[in-house]
Amino acid sequence: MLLQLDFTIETPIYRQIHDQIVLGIASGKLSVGEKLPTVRALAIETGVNVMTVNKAYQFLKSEGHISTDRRGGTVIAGGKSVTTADKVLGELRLPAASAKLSGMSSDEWLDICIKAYKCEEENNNDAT
Amino acid sequence: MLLQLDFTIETPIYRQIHDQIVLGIASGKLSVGEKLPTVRALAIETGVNVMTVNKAYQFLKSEGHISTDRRGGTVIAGGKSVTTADKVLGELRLPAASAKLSGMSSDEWLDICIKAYKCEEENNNDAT
Amino acid sequence: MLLQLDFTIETPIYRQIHDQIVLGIASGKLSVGEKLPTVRALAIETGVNVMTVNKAYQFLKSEGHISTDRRGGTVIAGGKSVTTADKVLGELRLPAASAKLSGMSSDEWLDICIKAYKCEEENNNDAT
Amino acid sequence: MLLQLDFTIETPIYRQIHDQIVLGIASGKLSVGEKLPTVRALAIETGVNVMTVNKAYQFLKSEGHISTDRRGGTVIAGGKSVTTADKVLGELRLPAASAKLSGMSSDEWLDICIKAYKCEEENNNDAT
DNA sequence: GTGGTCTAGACCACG
DNA sequence: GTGGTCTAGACCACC
Repeated sequence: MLLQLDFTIETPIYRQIHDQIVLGIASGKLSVGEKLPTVRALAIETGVNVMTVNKAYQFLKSEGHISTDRRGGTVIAGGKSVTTADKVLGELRLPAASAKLSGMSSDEWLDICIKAYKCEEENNNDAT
Repeated sequence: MLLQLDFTIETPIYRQIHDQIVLGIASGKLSVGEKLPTVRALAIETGVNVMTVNKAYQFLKSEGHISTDRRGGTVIAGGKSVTTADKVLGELRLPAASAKLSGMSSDEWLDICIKAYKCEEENNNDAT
Repeated sequence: MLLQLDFTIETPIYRQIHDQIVLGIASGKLSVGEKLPTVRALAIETGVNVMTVNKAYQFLKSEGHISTDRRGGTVIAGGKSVTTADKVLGELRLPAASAKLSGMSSDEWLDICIKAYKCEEENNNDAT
Repeated sequence: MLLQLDFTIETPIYRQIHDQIVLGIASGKLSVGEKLPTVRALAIETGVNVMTVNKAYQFLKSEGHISTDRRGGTVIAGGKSVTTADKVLGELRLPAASAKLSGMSSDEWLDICIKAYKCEEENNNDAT
């Protein structure tokens, strides 16, 4: 599990770390119970500040994606995170509108949607 | 077309204005050629700074969603905006992961996707 | 609303700020809609770092006690925060045990409990 | 008397051990003169570091809850521990404020308080 | 001016 | 060694 951070885009680094770990869990690249690097280790590995990594971890923790064992490590937590259908729908409305306005048909749209879901299953070889 | 702005969430106001206008176009609530309020008018109406509205308009213009008529008005442009399948896929990956991690099945996910696309067609009576 | 921070005790500063604001709201010293000082202002006023105040504010925000208006200020939010009877009971068990082991009677215990609740109503003149 | 430790919460492990023993004494599950396991034994049993258990025992000893017999064992001490009404009140203020802000009435609050005190008397069948 | 983000470096509680 | 906390100073997005 190697993180790919882009320091030039506007997405905050802690957000990028967070997102990639969430994607990693969803795709199975990170399995439940697996140990994550320590904040310091990941900070050195990625070349960012400890507090930045810490912020990402705190974020993930508050969502229930990871949990920190007081005896030392941080691991992927198994518990389902909380997201409602309504919240997801809200996140999808703008992409759907963009797709539509760019001339995408309903089928093309659904095709991408299927890919996005499946994509988190086995083949993540072509995407970050 | 009334904008509903929330000043407490993390989404920037100019982004909210932009998004709602895009959604308005996609849903047909705003039709091609329709005149938008002036920057100043919309600023007063929504209670935000003129610069904020201006930024949203600039954004929409750069995407080709609206165009400024030399004689003064700003109208909805008809041209197709530019969005690639890859870009849409990128925007969908995180929502897809969230949905999956919250225990949503493939079918439930697609159901929401269909809704998101259809939702921008006729019945916007329950949404902003 | 003046904060009294103690830099010698083990309770983190951001926690002290958080707690005193919560107590302030409960006691009515801070009313709904009232404007809080900016992070910078409070940082200067109390002599701590901006990020420390920021952390306390983030904490309060996540609990729904305050909300930040993107146009500038941070205000006391009216919405009820979420705490269950079970959670409160959990927090009370240890104090109750301590009270009991120090020889306090049931009546004395309840007397203190009543005081603790009432105390957040009008007369905060003798407590921090 | 089995300890239930949670390594993922923010409460330090030594604190959890301490608290549960205090609760055990208050509830009568641990009676005066009863022998506690040795530091080493409890460390193995719970899977934590010896130093951690030791710290909890030192803490309990300093409060007068337990005492070490010269011949080797550690037993529950009978003497009253020291806690003032003011100290208890201080510990109750934040929980009281939380309860209040979550919409709890004075009666509901007192109900929980009574439960917390009574709970440490006979029926600990449902609590740790 | 406001909050959000990041850095480099430090100290401490915990285990 | 691990994470939690704090600092001083900085840059940036937003309004």
